[in-house]
Amino acid sequence: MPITMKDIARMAGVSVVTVSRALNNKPDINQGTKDSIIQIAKDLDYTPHGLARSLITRKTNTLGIIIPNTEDSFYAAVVDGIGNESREREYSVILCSSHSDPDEELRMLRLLREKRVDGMLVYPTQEDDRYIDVLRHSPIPFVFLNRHTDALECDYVINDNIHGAFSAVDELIRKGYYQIIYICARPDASSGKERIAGCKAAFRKHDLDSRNLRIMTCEETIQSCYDLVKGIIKDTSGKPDALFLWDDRLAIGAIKALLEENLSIPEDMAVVGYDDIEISKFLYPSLTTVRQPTYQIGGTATRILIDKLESQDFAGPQRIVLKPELVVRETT
Amino acid sequence: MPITMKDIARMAGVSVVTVSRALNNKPDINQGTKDSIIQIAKDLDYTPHGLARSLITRKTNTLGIIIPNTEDSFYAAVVDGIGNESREREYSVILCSSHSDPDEELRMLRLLREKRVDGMLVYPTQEDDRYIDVLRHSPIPFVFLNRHTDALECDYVINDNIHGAFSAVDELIRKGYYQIIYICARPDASSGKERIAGCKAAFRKHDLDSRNLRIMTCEETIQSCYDLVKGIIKDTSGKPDALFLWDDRLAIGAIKALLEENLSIPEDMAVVGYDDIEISKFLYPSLTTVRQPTYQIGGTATRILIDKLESQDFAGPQRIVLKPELVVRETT
DNA sequence: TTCGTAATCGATACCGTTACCGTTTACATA
DNA sequence: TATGTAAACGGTAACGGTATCGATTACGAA
Repeated sequence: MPITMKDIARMAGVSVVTVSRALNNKPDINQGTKDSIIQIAKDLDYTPHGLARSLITRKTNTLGIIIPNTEDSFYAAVVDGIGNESREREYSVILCSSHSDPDEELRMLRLLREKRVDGMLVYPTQEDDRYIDVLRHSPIPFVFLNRHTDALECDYVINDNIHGAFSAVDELIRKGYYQIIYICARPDASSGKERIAGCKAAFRKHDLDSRNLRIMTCEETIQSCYDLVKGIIKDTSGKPDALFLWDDRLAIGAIKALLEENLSIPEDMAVVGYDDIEISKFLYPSLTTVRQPTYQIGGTATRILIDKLESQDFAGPQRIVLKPELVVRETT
Repeated sequence: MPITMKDIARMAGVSVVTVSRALNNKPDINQGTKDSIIQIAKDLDYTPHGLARSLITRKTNTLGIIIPNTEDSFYAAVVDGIGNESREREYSVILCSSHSDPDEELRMLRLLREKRVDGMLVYPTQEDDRYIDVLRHSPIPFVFLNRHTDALECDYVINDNIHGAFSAVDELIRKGYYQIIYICARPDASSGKERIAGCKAAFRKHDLDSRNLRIMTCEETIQSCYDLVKGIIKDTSGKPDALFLWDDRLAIGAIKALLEENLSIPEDMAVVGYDDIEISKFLYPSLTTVRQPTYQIGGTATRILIDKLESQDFAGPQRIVLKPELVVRETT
């Protein structure tokens, strides 16, 4: 039985309405009674009841996040960006991991609706459109993270995968690497397709035969990339001189495989990663990589969402494309 | 204006009470009316109003997490453990990062109380006891993560820092490294003190002069550790033959510094980390490290908390100590 | 004196749900 | 026939706040 406004009201000899006015800086209240009410509330260590308040104001000051997982440091950075921005704007955050499971995503969605979050930040696992339909029919505003959708009037913040991959391969070609393998973890996802397109665009720019670009697929684990690269080294057909990896984690696996086989980097083989996670700079050799504005993706998406929530006039859908930046280090 | 039970009731020609019974599998309802009500609810795409429900049931099915930050992959693993366990038990999670700021911690605490979370998982930044006082006087059950406190009746899940550090140094000594430097990031925190104690215990066990153990301090950034190790290498006084690092991130910085100075690992210098983050296995050379059951810390703490919430009879405080495990790889 | 107005406060309804208890009906039992 | 009992449902009051509007008071102006 925690302290309620009723208790305070009784002690102060006023009505709950007056207490509410005092505690929320509302007008129509005498400064004196206000002070004493605030004092009493402090003495009793009163804590406002968020649920009761939200029920009537129809505002929870809470956002929901749905992301594929929470273990990957890439997503952790996104969440960090979201967390910081929303904290500044006085919103809380309910975190939901879908574990890359579409059904789970739908469940989380329902959950967030039940919890009456004011808005949602959604990083979809899949490209499935029925999922988008559900979102659109939901009354809760949302912003997509790294999910490109022109089909409808919805906001998103993405990074320019095409440009990112392009700048990586362009760098390789300009340094004289022509036999390039792109090791892609999600070739069927939109981000995968875009990056592959970016690779090809770089070849076109330099008038090179794009048959020199090989696309290979591996799982999103370091081990699987390590194994794949081992195989590539053993394989004598074709002689790649550069590897462009899906992300920095996989690049670490690739580097280990190369070094173990006594190949020198970047002389025998150049390596380029994607993301620029913290440790990439401190690898030996340090990793050339495409820096994704991961933190900003979370931050700006949150800003857009809250702006939308708090402004009456709805401007058209916000579609923000953040440019990744190539960071050249020792592996090229 | 979303659909409410009232709407359903009107359509079904029954009272809201009956609707509530139908939708919540309560007794005292005819199967036929129940079916039709459920059908109507489905047709209208009814979403229960969590706030209203929680207000009367006094249960939000939500937990609050307070951790120092969300960017570090170490904490991400903890959060992952919490998220998975709570999802299985049908609890949501409100994530709060304190940014290692005590005042912020207090604010988050108030926030979670306002939101009426059922319980909290707290990973305190500081050792400050006034903070613990606030927690104890709060009506909300909580479990500490990696925070040791015998002073009061509270639950916690920690890992055995003493044993972890001991096993690392013990390994070094047994392999013939006697001039060991422990680079500690948080020497004043309880975890720091415990690890230092663990180091010393290993020296005692082998009857070695603990003056051969040097404790050095650096910030919790890779860069600062890298700089520190560079300094150590240049410094000719004392000739360490092994480094034991605060965590794997710092170990990566140390390794880079060593390799750049053409020292070979582990011949010239052995290196041991702490945590066993995913990439440690894929470094070249791969890192010997103390594997912390990070994920389990989050998971078991959540289990304890929910068990406590859902059981009437309160068993005494749960205090769980998880043993870290030394993983020997190529840097020793 | 009368009236308007600003300042201050309270009564009441409501937000959407569940808890609690009472009511009705049907039917078996004494 | 009278009574007991179980099944099925509804009425009402919460839960803890805020919105809305109306009431009271004091005071200066007409």
